[in-house]
Amino acid sequence: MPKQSPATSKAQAKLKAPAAKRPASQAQAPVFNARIVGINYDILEELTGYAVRRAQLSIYADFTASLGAYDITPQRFSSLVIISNNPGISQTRLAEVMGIARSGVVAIIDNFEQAGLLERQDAGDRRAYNLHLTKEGQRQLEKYKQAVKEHDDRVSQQLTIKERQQLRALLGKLCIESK
Amino acid sequence: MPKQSPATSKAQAKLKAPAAKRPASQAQAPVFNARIVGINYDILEELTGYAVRRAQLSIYADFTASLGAYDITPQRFSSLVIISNNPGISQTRLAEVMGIARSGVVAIIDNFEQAGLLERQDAGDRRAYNLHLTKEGQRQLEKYKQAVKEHDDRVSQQLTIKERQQLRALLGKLCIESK
DNA sequence: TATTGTTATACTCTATAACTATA
DNA sequence: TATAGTTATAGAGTATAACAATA
Repeated sequence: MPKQSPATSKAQAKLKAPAAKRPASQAQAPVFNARIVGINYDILEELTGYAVRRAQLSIYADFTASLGAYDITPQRFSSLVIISNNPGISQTRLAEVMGIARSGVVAIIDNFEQAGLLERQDAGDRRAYNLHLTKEGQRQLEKYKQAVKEHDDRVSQQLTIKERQQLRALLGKLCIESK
Repeated sequence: MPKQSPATSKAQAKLKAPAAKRPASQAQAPVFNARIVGINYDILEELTGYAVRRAQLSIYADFTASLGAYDITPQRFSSLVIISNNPGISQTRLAEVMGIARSGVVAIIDNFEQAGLLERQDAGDRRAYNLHLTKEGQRQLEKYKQAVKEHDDRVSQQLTIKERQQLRALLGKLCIESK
């Protein structure tokens, strides 16, 4: 096995707590107002990257506010969806899909495993694991999905269905080299 | 003065180094491939938030790769642009505009001040500072702007000018409550 | 009392590198 | 030698809370 057995130290690894909502005592905090009146944004107004970043921060804020009840983040949610729909995927492959380092997925998987949402199953290769959601994991994921859909709909509510598709299509064309 | 004079300990505060480019020895790293063949993304394909997040990560990666020569980040760049176009702005106001905590701007400003790019000038209110770019700061900013424009153009190269405007418009409509 | 800038502290995310057990 | 998972470590980012100076 990959250095230590799944049933032992792995799942017992230190894992960060859910990170509960903190009350903003003095409100010196993270509300990324879309655009502040009286401020000149100059070139920022014309940059695709700036627009994307602003949107991303706003969406992220809404996500955490909406899903605060669950111990989930966009990153963790994506992991579950990927594993659910690509059962048996390895950690290295998952890291590749998620665009993060292999070391990063360890904590994510540890956390889910300890919560009973997934299992590291034997792969043919004894160095690797096949990741699978448990029944409980699948059940939880369905709940998350529902909540995420609601969040995403709320966030996109000013756009028609057509516009949302259009937006995704445009975003999908970014960062593509013409060569 | 706000607890300590600008000329003394403030600018001398610890500031993080430029964070030079690191060679990916084993390439277990951060290349967020737009979409990986053979992977089922399920619901993620339909989420506005996911599309925005992917785009943001790709753009960020291109930004750091493109601007690696300069000691700048999207965050720092935005700060300079805002200060340049809103001279005399206070740190608290800047924090508000940037959507981060006041404590966060201190390090940013310290860094710029030590680099000679900006000055904390006296405000009428002796608790506050008026932020101004120095001549050198203005000069540097122009260079950054040029590089950022090129980066943003490259990132958006698959979109027509019209589509870019369209994209920004759509992004700007996100996260708006209809009430 | 309230506000500005500051500091101290802590937590999250994620990277690199080295290590282990396999292959 | 190369690969999968793991660990140790470190750095960036950013938050909260408390504090000094000032309003």
